[in-house]
Amino acid sequence: MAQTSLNEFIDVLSKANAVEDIHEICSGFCYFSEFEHFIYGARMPTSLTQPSFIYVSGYPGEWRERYLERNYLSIDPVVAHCARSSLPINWRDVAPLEKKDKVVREFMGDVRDHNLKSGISFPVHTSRGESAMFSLAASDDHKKAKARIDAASPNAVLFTAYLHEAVRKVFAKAPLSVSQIKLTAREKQCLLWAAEGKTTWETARILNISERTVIFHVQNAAEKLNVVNRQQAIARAVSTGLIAPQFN
Amino acid sequence: MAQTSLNEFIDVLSKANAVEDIHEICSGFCYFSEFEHFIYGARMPTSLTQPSFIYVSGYPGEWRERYLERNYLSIDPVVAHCARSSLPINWRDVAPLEKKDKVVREFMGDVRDHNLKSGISFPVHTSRGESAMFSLAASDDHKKAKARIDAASPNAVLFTAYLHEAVRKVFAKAPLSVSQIKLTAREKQCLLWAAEGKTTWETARILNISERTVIFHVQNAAEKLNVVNRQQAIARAVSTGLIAPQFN
DNA sequence: CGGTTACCTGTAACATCTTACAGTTACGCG
DNA sequence: CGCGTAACTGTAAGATGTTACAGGTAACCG
Repeated sequence: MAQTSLNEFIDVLSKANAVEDIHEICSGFCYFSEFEHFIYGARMPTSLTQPSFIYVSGYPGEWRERYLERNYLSIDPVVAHCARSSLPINWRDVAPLEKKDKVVREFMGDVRDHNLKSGISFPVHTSRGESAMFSLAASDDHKKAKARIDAASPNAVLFTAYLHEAVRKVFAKAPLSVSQIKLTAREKQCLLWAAEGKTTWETARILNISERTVIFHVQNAAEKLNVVNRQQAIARAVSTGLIAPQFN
Repeated sequence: MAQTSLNEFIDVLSKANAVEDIHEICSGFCYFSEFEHFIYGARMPTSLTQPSFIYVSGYPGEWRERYLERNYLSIDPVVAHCARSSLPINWRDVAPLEKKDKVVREFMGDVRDHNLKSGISFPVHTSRGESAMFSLAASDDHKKAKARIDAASPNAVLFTAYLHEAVRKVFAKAPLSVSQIKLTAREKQCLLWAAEGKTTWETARILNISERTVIFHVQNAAEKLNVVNRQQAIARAVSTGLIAPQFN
C-alpha cells in the first residue's frame, strides 16, 4: 500500500499510532522522493514522561552507532543549523564552515566515508519549544543530487511538519503544553530584565517598583514554569519563547 | 520582473531589504498561486526594542482596519491555530469551531461578508520563539478553491519559511549572528547544569570537581558570551542553541 | 456585592553568586 | 622543548538571590 502523492503521505501520517508506522511512512516518502536514507530527530523539551530525544532512523545502523558514540550530535553543523533556523539546509551549504573547524572537518569527512554524500535537512520548531529535523540523504554527490533536492524540497517541508505532529502524538502520553503557561506582563518583564543580566535592584529601578516586587514576580514566574530558581526560569522562558532577550 | 518558479521567489526573498520589496514578492507569489489576497503577520516575542507585531498585508484596507478595530486578532480561530500548531490550516477546517462560540461565529460571518470566502494559512515558529503566519485567500468558496489550495500548499510552506527570514532580516537591525562562539566541554556542562537550576555546589557534585572550578568555568563562559553574569549567560547560551536544557 | 486576578510592599535570616587574589597539572602541537 | 589551552583548586569579602513571614490596592466580572 505505497503512497503515490504527498496528500496520501500526509493522510497516513495523521493516522499513525506507532513508531513502526511512522518509520514505514518515512521510508516510503524517502523512496518516493528518490533518496536512499532518512532520519528524523527531535528534541522534546516539555514533557514529564518522554525521552528528551526521539529518533526515527532509516540510516545504516553502523553510522547511527558511530554518530552516538562519537557524540556527533554536538558537532554536526547541520544539526546546529536546524537548531537555530527554520530554513531547509542543503548539506552542500555547510561546506564553508567545514574549512575552519578541524573537528567539523573530520566529521564531514566521516559522513562522506559512510556514503552519505548529499542530503538536505528540514527543521521544524513549534510553539512548545520542540525542535526537530528530518533529513534525506543519498550516496551521489551534490551536483547529481541537485535536481532531486529541488524537486523534493517543497513536499518534504510539508511532510516534515506533519511528521513531527505524528511523532508527537505517538510519543506524548500526557504532553505538558508550555504554550499554555501564561505569564503576566510584569512577570515577563522582570524575567526578561533578569535574562538581560540585570540585578533585582536594577530591574526595580527600570520598572520603577520595589526590589521586593521584582522578586515576587520572578518567583511567581518560576512557579508557573515549574522550575526551582531564577536561572532555570530564564532558561525555560527563553527556550519556549516566552521571553526573547536582546544582546548588544 | 515576475517570478515564475518557487526557487525564483525564494531567491528574491533572500535579497529583499525593504518592506516594500517583501510586499511585492508576496503579491507576486499570491498571483503565482492564483489567490487574490495575502497577509503575513508575525509575533516577535517580548523584546525591548522591536515592535511586538509585524504585518505585511495584501488584504483590502477596509478589512484590515476593521480587523484591528474589532480586535479580531484575539478572536480569529485561524490565528489561534497558527499560534499552537506548525501545520497549515485550511480555513474550511475551522468551521467546526464556529458553531460553539458566538463571538467566533460572528467573526467568521464577517470574514465571508468581506469576500474572503476561502483561504489557507501557514504558520512558522522559530527557535527564538517567534510566531508568524502567512495566509492566502480568495473570494470563491471552499469547494472551488480546493484544487488551488492543494496545489499551492507545498510551495507556500517553503515560501513562508523564507518569507519569515526575510522579514526578520529587514526588521532586525542586528541580523541573526551566527554564533562562532565556542565553549569548551566543561564550560557547556557547567552552564547547562546551572540552566537546569542546579547550584554551584550541586554542579560540583555532579561533575565531581570543586565549587571553585564550576565558578571558574561559568565565568569563562560568560566572558566568551560577552555577558555580565550567570543569568545572562544562560539566556544567551540557550537562545543561541549552545546548550539545551531539559525540563522534568 | 463577592470572588478573582494582577500588581504591589516591607523585614530579616540565610543561601548563593561574584570578584579579587594566586596559583598547579595535563595535553597536543609545531 | 616551549607554547598555548583546557581543566583544575583555594580563600575571603561583599553583592545578590531565596525564602518565609504578613499584608494592601485596584480593576474586572457575574
